[in-house]
Amino acid sequence: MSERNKVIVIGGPTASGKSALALDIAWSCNGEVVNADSMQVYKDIPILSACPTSEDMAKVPHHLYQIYDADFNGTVVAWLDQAEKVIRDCWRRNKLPVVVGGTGLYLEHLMSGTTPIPETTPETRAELYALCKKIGTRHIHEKLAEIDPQTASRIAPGDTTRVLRSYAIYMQTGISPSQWRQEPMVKRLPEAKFIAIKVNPPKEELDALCRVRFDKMLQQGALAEVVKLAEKNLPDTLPVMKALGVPELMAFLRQKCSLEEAVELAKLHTRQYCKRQRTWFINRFPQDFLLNACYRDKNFLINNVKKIL
RNA sequence: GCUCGGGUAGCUCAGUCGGUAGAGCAGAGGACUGAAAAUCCUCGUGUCGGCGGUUCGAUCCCGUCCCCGAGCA
Repeated sequence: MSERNKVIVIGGPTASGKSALALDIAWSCNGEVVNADSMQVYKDIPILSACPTSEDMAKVPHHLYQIYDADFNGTVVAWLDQAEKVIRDCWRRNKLPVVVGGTGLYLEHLMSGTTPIPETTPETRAELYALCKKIGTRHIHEKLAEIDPQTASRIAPGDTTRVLRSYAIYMQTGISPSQWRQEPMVKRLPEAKFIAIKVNPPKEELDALCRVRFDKMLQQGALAEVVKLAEKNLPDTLPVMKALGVPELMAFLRQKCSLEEAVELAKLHTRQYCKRQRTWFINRFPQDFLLNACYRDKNFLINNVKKIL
């Protein structure tokens, strides 16, 4: 425990009990919890994003929860900047950082590093988005194929997010993405020893939990959260506006559908999201420990994880 | 009871000037390098409501029956 380079990383789909596991590990191992969830970073939607309760947060220090306003456009790099600081600070104070979250991309960047590509400016992006709106993603993909056939062949022509990102890199730097990727990855914490815990419950169990979970959120005041958010009149392109349950409940507030319909849709989208996460974590997340069920009791922790800490 | 619409994939519907049919959604799996709770890819045989008739051939035309909706009584 005296080594100041360990990081526990917990990955798994929504509703799998990751947060509880993180809390229990931090509690019993002199640790602190660090959020790696792209939605729990926002202040405005603690209920809908399933942030830990204030009671849980009081038991052990929790970092990077509810740190951004709704109009902030979070990115992996913005998160990495914060995560690096928090983890180093934990080490300095001899605390074990326990990073937990459902955003696989964030965890992957933390552990494997990031290609050192300069940030694209808002101007570049705005210009590109305008062009995309005019000529369509597929035409941008064609332009990408001209300057970087290798990258273009790996990206589906309709994949707006990746096509635009790739082309923006070229617009900004004059260098193709595939050339950039030849640069070695830069790790924020090169000295870190990551211990990865994968929580992977069966699909049927998760599907049922997704339904129950959203009902609980409503009881806790999810709708009021969205009402407040609606008052801010933010563009629906912002990440918070796309959080599960926000567009659905927003549609209800705008009288586009009944509450029942909104709730059913939100539950459906949660299940679909959960499936995407499972695919990610099963296929690309490392596992020093695997829990093939929802985290419920501390035996898993005591019998496995604590032994190596 | 009469008139008019409809009955086609789990759901909503398109279509076939007659050659046994296809979209969206759902479902299943997958991808994922700075928007990731995002974005995207692959997978489609169903007595085309039942029964008859016309036809080389009917889901499509005709008859009849059943079911749903609207209107008139």
